[in-house]
Amino acid sequence: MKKTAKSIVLVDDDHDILEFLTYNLRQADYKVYTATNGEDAIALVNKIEPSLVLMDIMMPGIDGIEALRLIRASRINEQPLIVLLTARSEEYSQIAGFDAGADDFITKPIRPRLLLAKIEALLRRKAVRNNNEIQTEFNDVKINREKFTVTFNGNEIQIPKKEFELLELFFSRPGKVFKRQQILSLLWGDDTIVGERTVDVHIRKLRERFGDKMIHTVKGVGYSIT
Amino acid sequence: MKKTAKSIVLVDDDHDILEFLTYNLRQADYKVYTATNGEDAIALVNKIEPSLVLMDIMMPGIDGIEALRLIRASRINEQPLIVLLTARSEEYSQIAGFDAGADDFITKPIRPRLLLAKIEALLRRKAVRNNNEIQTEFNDVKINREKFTVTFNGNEIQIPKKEFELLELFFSRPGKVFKRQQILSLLWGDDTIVGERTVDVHIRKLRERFGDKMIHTVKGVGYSIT
DNA sequence: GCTTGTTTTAACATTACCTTAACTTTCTGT
DNA sequence: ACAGAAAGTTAAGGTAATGTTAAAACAAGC
Repeated sequence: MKKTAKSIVLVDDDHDILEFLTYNLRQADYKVYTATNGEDAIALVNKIEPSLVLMDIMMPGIDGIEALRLIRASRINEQPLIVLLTARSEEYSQIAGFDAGADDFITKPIRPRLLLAKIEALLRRKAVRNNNEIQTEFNDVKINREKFTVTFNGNEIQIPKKEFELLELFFSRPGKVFKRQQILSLLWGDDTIVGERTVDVHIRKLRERFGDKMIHTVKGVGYSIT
Repeated sequence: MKKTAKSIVLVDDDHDILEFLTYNLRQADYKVYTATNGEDAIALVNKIEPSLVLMDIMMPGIDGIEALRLIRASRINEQPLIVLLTARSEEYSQIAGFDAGADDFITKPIRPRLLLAKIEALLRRKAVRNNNEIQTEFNDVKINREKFTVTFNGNEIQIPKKEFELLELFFSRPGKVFKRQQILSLLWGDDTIVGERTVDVHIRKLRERFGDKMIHTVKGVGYSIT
């Protein structure tokens, strides 16, 4: 059975690269649209509303990072994934790119297999995360995804990975009650075999850190933050 | 949360003023080094490579303007900002100062708040102007991109390329946790096949040089500087 | 080709984290 | 109020991730 083809907008001022990528992506069953400069790219993205934008950083006129900012600013819903193409030497433009909201990078020269693998991984992750634009602040607690830290009462602290992920999950839908099985499935994956009560222990740790009142128990069901 | 401390070299032959300024600047979280004459100032600037030099114009021996010229002449890369202190009456010397390459002036008597405001504005402008928002200084460690050297506790040393790049990457976003895979992708490129644990070894080397506390491990995720 | 310095790999040691399991407390339905 | 179930709590042990070291592979300069 055939899956719905995802659309990709491709932006590069180099026609050879455009052609090369278009060919490879079409082979992989994506619908490909192309632009050769930042201005056209923005217009095209707004028209097509693609799942993903693959864009060169170096372009005449509006460059990739600027275009990225404009796309992020203009479209409020359904942000496309944006992957930037950089030359190997431009390492530090990647930093700027991350700041501007790029989802990933591919360095030239481009390996088609790697490119496709990255794209598929990104699309899959996006499907999982879907609508949950994850909140970063709740009550007195604020999480910083980049630094992997949590600020509580003005102190910035490090917490173990599982605790962080659990907190992140709760933050993503404040008030929602997560069943233990759901939590395990989301954070541990469906294939791992871990006892449900493990969740309780992590909950305990979080309550130890941030007080008992933040995480609420719904007996017979699961946990939520309130 | 801790900001990166910028260094300031302070030059004045009046000990009261030195003390007064040192106190105020330290309050504002700058690292302050002092000299009481032009000769020492030049040596100190070359050793510390500060972000900013705050220097009196009127000094015995080499005066402020002469010292300024010598600093500008000696240091080819990474010119520090230079702010001159003048008595209100010496307005004419400001002309000479600008000619010699001063970035700003502060007239005595000094208002600490005004001084700090000016300094911060200058540093910010400098960061923007250089277009490299990339930090060069963190804790006691400072990197010199042109010379490929690192200054630590006042000693300028050479470190291997990979270590330097790694440090540079961390400096570019203090606090951010870089995953091993990200680091490999950024510094080695997507096409090279190098084991993730290679990163650990380079981290080890850096910690050996600069102490264990600078680079922080986030288990299951990656490394950051703090 | 040798020498020197750097990078990578690989092996072993250490540690922080995760999980389990056992015991205690609280809740819920009867 | 009671029994049973669910959740709280704690501590110990296992495990995967990282620390650490040394040596092999590699590169640069002489």
